[in-house]
Formats: sequence, structure tokens, C-alpha cells
Amino acid sequence: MNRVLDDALIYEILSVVEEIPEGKVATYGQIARLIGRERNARLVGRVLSMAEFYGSYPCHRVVNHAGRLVPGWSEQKQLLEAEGVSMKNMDHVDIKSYQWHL
DNA sequence: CATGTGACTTCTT
DNA sequence: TAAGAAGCCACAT
Repeated sequence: MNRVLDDALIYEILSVVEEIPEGKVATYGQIARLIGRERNARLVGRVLSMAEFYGSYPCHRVVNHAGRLVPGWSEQKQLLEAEGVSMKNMDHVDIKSYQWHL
């Protein structure tokens, strides 16, 4: 099993991800900053990779700072377009216009 | 134990 | 604005 990461950290991350409104996207760094771990963006990505194991979360609304989608995840593009998020190109979303702001 | 890679960011040249 | 370096965490070799 996987229990390497702190359950508290996972809860915090998933809580924030769950708060992302429909039609908006957030970056790993932004999430990391919200939970007080600005430099731990990598952990956010790792947690999201196994987020489905913990439950159903809108992890498709999370992209990197450049708006690039998750490599090797073809569904993400369709999921975002279905929410009204425009694509910059094949693998990048128009994060400049759809980034989640508090 | 050392190195390198990965759903990453930010600061500095 | 683009490119390089540093920072940080978990995991594979």
C-alpha cells in the first residue's frame, strides 16, 4: 500500500482541489501555496496522481504553471473543453484566461 | 549511499 | 522574453 505521504497533507491538497470552480484551472504551485508548502508543488502532483484512489476529485482542473496538460492523459483535454476551458494548442490550455483566482 | 527522473516553481542572468 | 540554476520531495536504479 501507499502511506508514504502524510494523510493530513493529502487531505489539505484534495480539499483545495475540490474547491476549484468549474470552468477554471489551478496550478500546482498555487495549490502548494494555499496549503503552506509553496516549494512542494511536486508533492501536489504526486498526490493528484493517486487522488482517484482516495476519491473523485476534479484533478483534471490542475495543470502546471505553463498551462501544459498532464502528459499521457488524453481525457483531460476533453474534460476541460466540456467545462468551457479553451485550449491554447494540442497540449496547452489558455491558463492566462482561465486560471483560478480567489 | 549516490544519481537521475518526475502530473513542479521561482529566482536570477 | 528566454534560458539556466537552485530548491524540494518521493521513488527507481
